[in-house]
Order: sequence, then structure tokens, then C-alpha cells
Amino acid sequence: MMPQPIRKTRNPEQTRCGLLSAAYIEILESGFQAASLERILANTSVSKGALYHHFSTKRDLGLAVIQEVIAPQLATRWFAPFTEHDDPLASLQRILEEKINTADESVIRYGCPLNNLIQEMSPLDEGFRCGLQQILDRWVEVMATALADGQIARKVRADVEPEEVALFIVAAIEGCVGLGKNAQSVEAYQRCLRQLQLYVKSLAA
Amino acid sequence: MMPQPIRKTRNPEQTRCGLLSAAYIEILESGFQAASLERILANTSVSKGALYHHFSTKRDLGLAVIQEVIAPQLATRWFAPFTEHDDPLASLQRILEEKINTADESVIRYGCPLNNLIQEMSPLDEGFRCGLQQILDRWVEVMATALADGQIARKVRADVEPEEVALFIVAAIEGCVGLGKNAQSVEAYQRCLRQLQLYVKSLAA
DNA sequence: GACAAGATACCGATTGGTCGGTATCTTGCA
DNA sequence: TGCAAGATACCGACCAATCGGTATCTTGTC
Repeated sequence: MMPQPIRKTRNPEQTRCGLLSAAYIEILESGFQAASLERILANTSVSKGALYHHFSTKRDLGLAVIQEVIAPQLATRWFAPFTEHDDPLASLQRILEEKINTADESVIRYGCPLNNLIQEMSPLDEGFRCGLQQILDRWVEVMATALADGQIARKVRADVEPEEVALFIVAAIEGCVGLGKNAQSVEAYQRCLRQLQLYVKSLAA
Repeated sequence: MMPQPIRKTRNPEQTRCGLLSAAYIEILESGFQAASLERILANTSVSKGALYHHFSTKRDLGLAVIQEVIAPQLATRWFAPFTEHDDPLASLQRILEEKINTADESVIRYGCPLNNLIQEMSPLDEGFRCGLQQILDRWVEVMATALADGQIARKVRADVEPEEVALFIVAAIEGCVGLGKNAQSVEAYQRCLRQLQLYVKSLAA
């Protein structure tokens, strides 16, 4: 019946990791500025002293979330699939198809964590902007090199400018997610991505 | 030496209007949640009492900004040009060209006020979401009917689905603005819109 | 015993919002 | 036309709550 505060054993790694994921969720739900440290602490049963032992400021915590949670997440969900095959358009179609089919309620509700932070924080904090830009740059680069390789393999139209098209596709993806989020509609999200699929198809040689 | 409170004449309309535009700027710079009423008041030299006479809550002020500032602004800058000519693709190309040429520093710095509020507020407040969705719906509708008319005039490909394509184009526009904003780069913004122009071009019959 | 990890009480600053009061403007009535 | 009465506009001190952050302390670990 006791509230069981007996946390004899320590696990700094786990404490830090728990803070990161709780902060990620809090930021996803409320944005960074409105994210409450108190709520994060309440959700992790971690004390404020512990938090400020691992992170020197709220800003540091936010930057760590970008580097250690958001970046890896996007890497596995969007970048990795590109290196699997030699046909970049087929890879992209497959990725988009998967996004359409597994349209998560979380994506519709909270949108893309990357885009959320971009719109909120990039004009306010250069550190945030750079951290986010790194992710965008990698994303565009992966896609651009895949497109260029596809051109060599004669699977992508020769007049396509890989870098430019990759940039546009990333923009379109973020746009689709954003619209689906405001419409709170899985269908709108899917319809939007379907048009992107048609665009990608038109890039084929 | 008195603080000079001589406000002999009244002008409620102007007071309200001043609050709206100051709030618009504050929201554009800081987001809605982080927008400070104190700063808005300081920038307008309006008292807190006056503010709460015209708007019952901060939320009300935000909703009024959406309806009375953001909506008209987007209407004149994006919707109106469509009704001018009978070739929707030419109209769209012209609008995009103008956006590319007049790429404002403000757009690069703060992005699209509509998209900003969507990403921040739509999961948090149903009133905000609906107000923003109204604008999106009108935008898509105007573009979709223009595309449909263009099909009748044999200027737009017959296999184009007006509603779907219009949705996608709006998504792409918001995406381009968002990416340019995070890159803090006019060029990235322009390059992104150029690819959108190529896409629009591909819709021609 | 030295130091990392965690706990807790506390701080000043800022937040959105309230409230009693005042000044100006409009309106109805004589 | 004159004037009282009530509505509208505005003022600014004040409020409780919450914010991020700090200082001091105890406890677990090597």
C-alpha cells in the first residue's frame, strides 16, 4: 500500500533516455515553447534535480530530442529504405505506399515532429534551426543521390535535376502531412500523397 | 512630467484594428501560445482594459486574427488572381512567378502565417483548427474550380482530378515556404517553387 | 572517500485574466 | 434645445498560477 518510492538502484542511462522520450512526446503535443518541464517530470517520475543533472537547460533538452530522437526516427523511416534497391522511384513509391497504408492516427493528430519544430522554432533559435536543417539536408542528399543513380541506370528522366526534385519532394511530403493534420483526415492525407505518387511516377524515364 | 494620459477622442474601431495587427505580428514572430499580451499592448499603447473590452480572451483575439487578418490576406494574394483569366495554369504560373520574384525577407524569416498556426494550434484547439480549415477549403475550392474550367477549355489535361491536384498544390506551396524558412534561404525557396512550376506545367493539355 | 546521480525546497519573472473606477459618447425625454 | 441617464470605451493596479532555473542536500556507486 505504500507509494513505493524505493528507487534503490540507479540507472543514469535509462533516466536520460526516459527524459528524452517523455520530452519528445510533450514537445509533439504542445510544441517546444509550451512544453512544460513539470509535466515531463511528472510523466517520468524523475526529479527536477535529475533533469538538470543531465541537461543544463530546457533548450539543451530540446536540442537533444532533435539529435537523438527525431533524427534517428526519420532516418529509419524515410532514409534507410532508399539504399535497398537500385530503382529510386520504385523505392520512393514503396515508401509512400507504406505511409498511405499505415496512416497512423498519431501522424494525423500531431503531424511531422520535424515540420512542427521548423515552423515554431527556426525563426527563434539558430541552434534549433541548424539541428533541423541537418536532418533536412541529409534527407535531400539521400534522395538526390538516389535519383542521380537512377538516371545512370536509365530509370529516371535525364532532364530531372536530382537536387532540385529531391528538395521539392521533401517539401511536398511535409505539406501533405501538414494538410492532413489540419483536416484531421486520414483520407485527405492519403489523397494528397497519391498525387505525390503520380508526380514521382512522371519522373520515370 | 505627467505620463500624459490625454486620450480625449475615442476610436474603438481603430483600437480594435490596431490590436489585431499588433497581435498578428506578435503571433507571426512568436507563435500563438508564446505570444505575449503585454508585448502586444506595449506595441499598441493600448491598455489591458481596452484589450479585454474588445476581446474576451487571448484565444478570441487569436481567432479574430485568423478571420480578419490572415484570411483576407491570403485571399487577395492567392485566391483573387485565379478569377482574372480563363487559363488556370497560366494564372498559377504567374502567381508562382510573382512569389519567386518578390520573395520577401519576411516570408523567408517567418514563413506562412497560415501554416505556422496549423502546425502549432490545430491539435490543441478545435476552434483554431476550424478557422484555419475554412481558409484551406476555400483555397482548394478556388483552385479546383479553376482547374475544372480549364479542362472544359481544353487547357488542362483531362485525366487531372481538379480537387486532388488542387489539394496537392496547396500542400506543395506550404511545403516550399516551410523549407525556405528553415534554410533561411531565398534561393532554396525559389528553387523549390520552380519545381512546382514544372509540375504545374506538366498538367497542361 | 570521492564523485556522480538524484531529491527537494525555493526563487524571481512572466503569464493570462480580473476588477473597481473613470471618462466619453449616445440617446430618450421634457 | 437642454440635460440627465445609461451604454460604451478605456484605465491600470492587482491576482493566482505557472514558468524555467538554482542552491543545498542526501544517497548510491566505484
